[in-house]
Amino acid sequence: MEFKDAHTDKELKQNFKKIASRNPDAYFPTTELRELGYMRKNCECCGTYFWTTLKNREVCGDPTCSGGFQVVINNPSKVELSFIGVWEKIVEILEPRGYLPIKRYPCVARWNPTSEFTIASISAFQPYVITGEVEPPAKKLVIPQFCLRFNDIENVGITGSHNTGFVMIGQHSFVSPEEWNQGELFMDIHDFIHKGVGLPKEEITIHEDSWAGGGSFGCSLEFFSRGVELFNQVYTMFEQTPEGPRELKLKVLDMGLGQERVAWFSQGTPNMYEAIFPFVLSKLRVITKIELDLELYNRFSQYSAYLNVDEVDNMDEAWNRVAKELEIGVKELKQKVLPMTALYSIAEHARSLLFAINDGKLPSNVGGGYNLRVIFRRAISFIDKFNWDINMADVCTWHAKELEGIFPEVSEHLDEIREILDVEKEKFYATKKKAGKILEKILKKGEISTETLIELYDSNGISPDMVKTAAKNYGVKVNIPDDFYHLVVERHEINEQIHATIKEIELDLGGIPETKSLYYYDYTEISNKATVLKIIDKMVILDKTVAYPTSGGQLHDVGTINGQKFSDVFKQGNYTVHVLDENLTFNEGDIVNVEVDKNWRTQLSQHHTATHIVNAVARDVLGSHINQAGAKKTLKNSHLDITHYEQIPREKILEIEKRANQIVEKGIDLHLDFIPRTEAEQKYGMAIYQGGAVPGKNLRIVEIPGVDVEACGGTHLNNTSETGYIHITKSQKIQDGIVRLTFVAGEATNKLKEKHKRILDELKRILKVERKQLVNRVVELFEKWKNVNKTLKSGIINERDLQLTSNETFEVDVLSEISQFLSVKKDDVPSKIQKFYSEWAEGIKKIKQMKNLLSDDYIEDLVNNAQTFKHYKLIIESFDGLSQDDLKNFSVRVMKYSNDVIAIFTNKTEKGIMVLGMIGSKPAQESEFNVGTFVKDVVIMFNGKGGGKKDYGQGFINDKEISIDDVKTCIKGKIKNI
RNA sequence: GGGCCUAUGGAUUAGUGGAAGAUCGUUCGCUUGGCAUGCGAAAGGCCGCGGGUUCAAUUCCCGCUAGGUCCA
Repeated sequence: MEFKDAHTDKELKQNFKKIASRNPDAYFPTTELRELGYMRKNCECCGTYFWTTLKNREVCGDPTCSGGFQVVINNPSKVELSFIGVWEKIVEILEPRGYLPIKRYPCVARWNPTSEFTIASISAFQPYVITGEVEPPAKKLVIPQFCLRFNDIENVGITGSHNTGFVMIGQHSFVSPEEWNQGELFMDIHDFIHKGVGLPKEEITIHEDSWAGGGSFGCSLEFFSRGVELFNQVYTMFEQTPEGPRELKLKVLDMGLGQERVAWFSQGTPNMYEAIFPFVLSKLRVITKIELDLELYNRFSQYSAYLNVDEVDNMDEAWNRVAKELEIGVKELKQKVLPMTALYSIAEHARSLLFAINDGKLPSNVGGGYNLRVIFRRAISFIDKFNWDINMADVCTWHAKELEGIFPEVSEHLDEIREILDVEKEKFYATKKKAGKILEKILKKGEISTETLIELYDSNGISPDMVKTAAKNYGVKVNIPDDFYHLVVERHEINEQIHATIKEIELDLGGIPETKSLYYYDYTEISNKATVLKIIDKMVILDKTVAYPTSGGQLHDVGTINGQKFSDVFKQGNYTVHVLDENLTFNEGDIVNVEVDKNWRTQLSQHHTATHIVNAVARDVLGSHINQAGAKKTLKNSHLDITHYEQIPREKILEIEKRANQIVEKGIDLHLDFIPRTEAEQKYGMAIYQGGAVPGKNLRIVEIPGVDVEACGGTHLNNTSETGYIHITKSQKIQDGIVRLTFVAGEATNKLKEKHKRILDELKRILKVERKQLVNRVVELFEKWKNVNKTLKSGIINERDLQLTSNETFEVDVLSEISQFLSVKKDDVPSKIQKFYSEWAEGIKKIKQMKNLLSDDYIEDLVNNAQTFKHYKLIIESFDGLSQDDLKNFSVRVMKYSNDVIAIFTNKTEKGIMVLGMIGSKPAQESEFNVGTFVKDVVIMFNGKGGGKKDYGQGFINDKEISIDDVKTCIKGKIKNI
């Protein structure tokens, strides 16, 4: 009944906690607890029910109820376990009890559609093992799962117990209700902590709690000791349905234990970091010469929880409070403690980076990659702040060495990780430099408004703190509003509301069986007979079909049903929906004939298989960090987004293309098959999830033997030789850390090559040279085009610019070279060349025609024959057929010849009359005469438009009928009046 | 996935609806026995690409490309 109202997981959890604690015997292993001597109590402080062996204990183990951490003093643990030792111990205890120790999953959760990173040991089995869709590797298992969580970054190094990356050792069991034995599961973990780690029972406090997530829920027991939560054993037994809770067919034990915490606890070091990577810290201490003030840190660590940024409003006050407790000055405390915390942060972040990059994530400005960038930059900032000679890649290497005994795989790609971090470091300094410049510019202007602060943060990534620090140097005061980040969010909300998307319509397909797809084994199968199950408007659902619906980045097929064309096929759940062009001539229940367009299907299959080939080759050429980040296969081309940290140089692209085509030429047969998920994962590894998470118990595995294996639902060729030539047409960085390769295969390559040939033919026609001479001709044309334009300005003629002579040859990829040289798209190359060529030829014509205009003699005559007006030289002259630029260039030359000229020129063109006025520097400075207004007034008299500045004006009279003499008369008349 | 910012000689950049500027670097000349330096001059700009508005666009508007950045 209480469940009826529970809609969110949080509500479910709260409600179930009450229910379970009302009837503990039904939900908790109370028999075992009592046998062990635990008593059930109710916390005086928070009301939680808990179990303890101490008669007089009245509060639970939560740090807020029991007064903070007390790990360091009189360490209660009898056994001292190293970090790796913790895992070895749990294997030692649990393996004989039927638990299978398995390898960790990647911390980048490629198989999981709900989460980018692995955030808990149970993530390894989400979502399909939990739902029962997929067999677990074993019914009972233990796993040392490296996890990443980025919500406490600011606390790392400070509080002594926060991490961004940690190993959650999972004790898991996936069984039917009959096999479920809660007491045994409880005893297994209790024995580990009590017998294995040697923690006396009186040091253990066990809380009754509950857990809910993703619609399922259950009760849990949390183990505390000395104010530290050691682990939480969750018994997930129920799921929420519209009718209320129901027992799960598959009961799941989810016990996650922090390997770091237990190591720390068992060693009693001043903080967690000292316990988990002593080797790395010793290396860092050698470099930095930072000595660990054990005595101070011991005391500091007891209070460092006060510095949790999540719970503290005013950080300065929090530091004051800690300093007061330690009876030491704040300044001294910070001076001594901050270098240590920096050191811990550097070490901790390096470890997370090592795992994350090794498992296939790159630092970036978007998505989960951004978290990696943040921790990397945080670490680098510490290194800079203290001016330490530390290279993050080295720190990663030390971690790899320290972890060799448990995670040898993180040592495999250290060179690549070094390269990636080097690039990332350069990006950091580049951004920092840029930020410095922007700040300088803005701060020189003075005052900074809140609006500017938001702008700086949102657009340039410059935090208010950075502004404040920089502002000090300029003596500028900056006010940071308390709700700054709230304001940023608000600003986004306003912008993003406008762009809300329209929701897709869902068809009602209840009551009919899912569609059987027939395209999985042979792409050349293009027709089948099927029964019409449902018709909605022009949409048809069949019992089975060969038609491929848009999915997995592959465009749908087109074809016919009973001769009627369909031009869209999409997927809803496991139903395939055909969308026909016209009204249907068949009915539900009819047997129909489906046929898909063969060429269409072949082209898409070629692009899809080519995509797998390119992906595999790219990984080979660029390194193992390459993973697919997205892909799209259309008729025209295919693009593949791969994770890479920089633009791919041209040689590498050519090499990828070459190697891809070698695979095509080899003529390798593809293996297409369905394999149970777990088997596929074990056989081929997690890299099969290149296209992202795939649902289903069985995976459709597409294998190009010796090249590539992927879980993929698309249509594929039978042999790589059918791909045809693969040509990479473009590579672009679509965001930081992701490069898009666009390419064509098969017939699409031929089409593209024909198009390129047409373009080159046109260039050959314009420039009148052979293909291999084109590149140098274009370079020459561009140079001479510039020079001719200069001639028109300066009047200095260079005969060499008047003809094209280059004959040097350039063979490779002519069109790409030209398009890059001109920074123009390939399609636009001919029009651009045509433009340059015409302007160049036109320019030469002008030079020849206007020889007298361009000559200095002409200008000299003009100026000498000028009439005197006031004490300046007035020139009124008309021309014919000049362009606006020509006229401007000419008058500029007149002005350069003499600085006391007032020139008014008219120019008759096909469309009308142009008027231009310009005055030299002398009259411009001395007189009030504004030639811009003057020209404007003149043209307005003839219904023209124009204007300008004091020393330069131009206008146009758009009327062919008006005679140039009228305009001249008008000008002469007007000029007398000024 | 969505939002915002930026793009000007080799480098760093100013600028504006009306002849594209500065600093450094480069080349040449002068100063000096030579160098550092100092002085003077010159070369070097498809103002990222395409389209639109305008008498006039590097500038305004719309696409695109490239880089940066924030949010999910």
